[in-house]
Amino acid sequence: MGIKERKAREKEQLRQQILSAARELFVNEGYENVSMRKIASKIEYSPTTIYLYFEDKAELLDSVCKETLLNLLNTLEHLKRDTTDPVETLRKSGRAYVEFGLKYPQDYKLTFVVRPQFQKGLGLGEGSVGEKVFDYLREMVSECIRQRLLRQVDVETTGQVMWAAVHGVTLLLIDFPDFPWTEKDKLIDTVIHTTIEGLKA
Amino acid sequence: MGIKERKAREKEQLRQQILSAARELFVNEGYENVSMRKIASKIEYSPTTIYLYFEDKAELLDSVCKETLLNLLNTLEHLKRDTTDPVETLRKSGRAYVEFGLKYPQDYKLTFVVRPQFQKGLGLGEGSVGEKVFDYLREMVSECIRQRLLRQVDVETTGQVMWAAVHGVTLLLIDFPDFPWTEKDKLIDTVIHTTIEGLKA
DNA sequence: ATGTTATACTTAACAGTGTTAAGTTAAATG
DNA sequence: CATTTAACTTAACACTGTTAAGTATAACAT
Repeated sequence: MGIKERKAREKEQLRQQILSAARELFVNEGYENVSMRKIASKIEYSPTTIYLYFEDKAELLDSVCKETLLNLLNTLEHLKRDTTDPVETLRKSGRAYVEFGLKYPQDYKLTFVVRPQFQKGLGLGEGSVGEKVFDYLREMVSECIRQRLLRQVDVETTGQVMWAAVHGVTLLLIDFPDFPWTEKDKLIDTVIHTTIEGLKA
Repeated sequence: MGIKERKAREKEQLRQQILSAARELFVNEGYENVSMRKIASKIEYSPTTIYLYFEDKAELLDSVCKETLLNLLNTLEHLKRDTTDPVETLRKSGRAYVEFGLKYPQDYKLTFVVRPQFQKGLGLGEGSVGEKVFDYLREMVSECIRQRLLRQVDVETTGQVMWAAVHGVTLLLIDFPDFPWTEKDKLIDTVIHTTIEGLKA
């Protein structure tokens, strides 16, 4: 039954081709400026072929974002954890999160801003990759609280506060590049430092 | 010379009509789902008439956002300031900022998320209303630092940290309504409280 | 080897988009 | 009363996402 497998492999290959063409275009030209025809022509297929692999443009966006979240999760999980100081690990994670957002600003916006706009639905639903990212954050925070290095507030709230801080600074830096920000690294560090100090107090 | 004035008044009236029709549609159906034809039909003019009043769809969005920023600024400036405790005033301002965002979530997103996407340009440029909002924040922060109620970090950075926090929590709550957030008011208060405590430490 | 079926893809079309150029109508001006 | 000017509309262009119908080729059963 090698033929069916080859066919499946070829299908998957084209799916990936579509996906990476879409990502490249979305990132470089913005989701709304990319047409199905543009994606199609990039991979040298007819526009309707895409619909054999993806329900519609929104699902295409969805798949691109899922990849981005996987990348983010992967980045975070490969951080060298400071086993003796979970607060330091938390700090590093926050830093890595923001850096990820700034390294791929368009992907970040696509995932955390554009997608919710078009996919009224979840994106962070149960079992989703998005949820796993927050699971990671929860773990970091949890360890800090367990070791009594942070205020004894519930883990959920603490994690959410942390997330709000990094998400906020990331988006501000991406969306208003012309604003007279404090030197970028200093701002990021101060945001994270301030939040962690606040969570200790 | 009453005729010219009447004409000018009428023109301004139609401009406002277009603007409020656009706002209503943008807010209810999302910027990208609103066509010039839809706006036009709502005010019972031909689509091209809009172009006599606004350069293009983006400028229409721009004008809507400017109004939103004016509303936000107005809300903030009408807060009763606690003259004896500037930190309390800062806290209240943060709270009011988030509440504004959640009261008009679509307007907030339009202004702070959608607009930067379509108007690559500034939006927070010199003399803009957006800048005035940050000026307000700077003032609040400045007074706290002056009275040595916050850490002696430079005013700019401190303000930006505060902004990142409120912006972050506002957007998260708007964009991921299905996420199992901590009770909303508690989360908002904790974000603001944490940030301010962190800025003291 | 031949006829049939399923797969993968394309063509053509629909109803809609933002925007522009040209045309119309009515009011203000000389 | 003629002419200019302002406000608005009609018609069109080149595009959009998406669907229905059609085609060609590869896989399968006989």
